[in-house]
Amino acid sequence: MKNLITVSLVEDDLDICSSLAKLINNTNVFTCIHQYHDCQSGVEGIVKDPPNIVLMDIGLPDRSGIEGISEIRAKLPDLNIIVLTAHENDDYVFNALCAGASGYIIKEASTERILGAIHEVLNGGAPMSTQIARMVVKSFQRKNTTTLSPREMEVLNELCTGKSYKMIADVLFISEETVRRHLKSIYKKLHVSSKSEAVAKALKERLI
Amino acid sequence: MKNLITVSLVEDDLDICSSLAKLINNTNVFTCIHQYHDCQSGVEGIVKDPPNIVLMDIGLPDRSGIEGISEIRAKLPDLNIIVLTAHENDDYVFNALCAGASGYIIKEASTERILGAIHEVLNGGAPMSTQIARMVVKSFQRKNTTTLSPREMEVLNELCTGKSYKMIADVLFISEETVRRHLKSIYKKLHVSSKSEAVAKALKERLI
DNA sequence: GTATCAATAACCTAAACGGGTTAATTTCGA
DNA sequence: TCGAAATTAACCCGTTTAGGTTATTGATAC
Repeated sequence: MKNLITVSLVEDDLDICSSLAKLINNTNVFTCIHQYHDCQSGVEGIVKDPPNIVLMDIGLPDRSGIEGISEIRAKLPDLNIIVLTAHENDDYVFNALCAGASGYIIKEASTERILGAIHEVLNGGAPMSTQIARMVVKSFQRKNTTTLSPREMEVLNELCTGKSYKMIADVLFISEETVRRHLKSIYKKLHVSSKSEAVAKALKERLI
Repeated sequence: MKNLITVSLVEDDLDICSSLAKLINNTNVFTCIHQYHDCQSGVEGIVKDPPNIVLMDIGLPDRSGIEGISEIRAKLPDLNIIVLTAHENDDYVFNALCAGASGYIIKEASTERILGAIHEVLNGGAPMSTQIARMVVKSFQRKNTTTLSPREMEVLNELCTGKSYKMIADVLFISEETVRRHLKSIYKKLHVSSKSEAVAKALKERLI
């Protein structure tokens, strides 16, 4: 008995599920240890008996596979989850990656591609089309449509580390009053009215 | 004269630069309109006369190409920039993508791959290895090592929209005092001591 | 079945913050 | 060279926040 890489499936279509299991068990490196047919039992089962790799449908009947991914990753942060999807370039795929998936596989893909994707994930890769990759990359590039002055940007930067007026004044070598002055201007430009709101906006829209 | 797609190069190695220019000009869809050999003149020239695509070395002599990318994107947010790099899986590549690049090309790649990558970017893709893709994906997945209670998570979520105690109390149908109570607990668990600090930590470490 | 924790609520006090107003100096572009 | 914008600084006043203390209820765990 070899030391096989264990795989669990979460897929409500029984035909697809069993053919995937067969495909996996026909290799001499992978073994399918569990098949779940809904999200709830999948999450519970995987947390109880974690495999090395999970293949998970995101179009499940009871609840979104996205939530399932979040839950599993909360308990098992290092488990590699690969999303099964019917259509490429789905917004679901993007959200699944945000939730913690390591890549995705089109259900209609060839057996070589499916096994290849699993290998890729195990080797630290993230199989995805360049379109999805572009969405992912774009999502953390700053948009930069605001017109904050350089000094205001510095103040905002310090603000986003959670500093008080006094602490910001100290690191920028200006008076607390001047910090307050800049903050007023920043609030006006960002259309906010408190420190936490400014921090939230700056970090969410990647202004800093 | 056809309506060619214009390309500008920023590359300090004159040999590489001219052979790339030849490669580009030998196609019947691209034309190389400018060649710059350092970052500073590249940034200035590109902003003055923007091409459709920029190929940019990130190992430039005068200053980091990463900064150059940031500057160009600040002025021309929609310009597609492709990074030229000597070695794959470089941390530089990752940072370049964060700064606004749309993909990258290994200098030693075949001519087909180079032209293919340009086409890919023009078609909305982001050419990159799955290893880099994994780095990118990981960078926005939450780590979630904290132990906030469900209710505390809800409060933190509202906090991250910039709400005051009173506003949070209203949307969660609890008293302001209870919001305050949860915040105290959250501060202790996150090791922070103000709203903006909590928001910064929550957003930066993707707790929400 | 009791102990621990989550969620709810209240009060007090000092510190921090937000909005309004005014003003000097510098710097940069038209 | 003149004006606009940026940076610096100060004061007042009312509101919001942070930290400390105490307490009840329900659920979960051991």
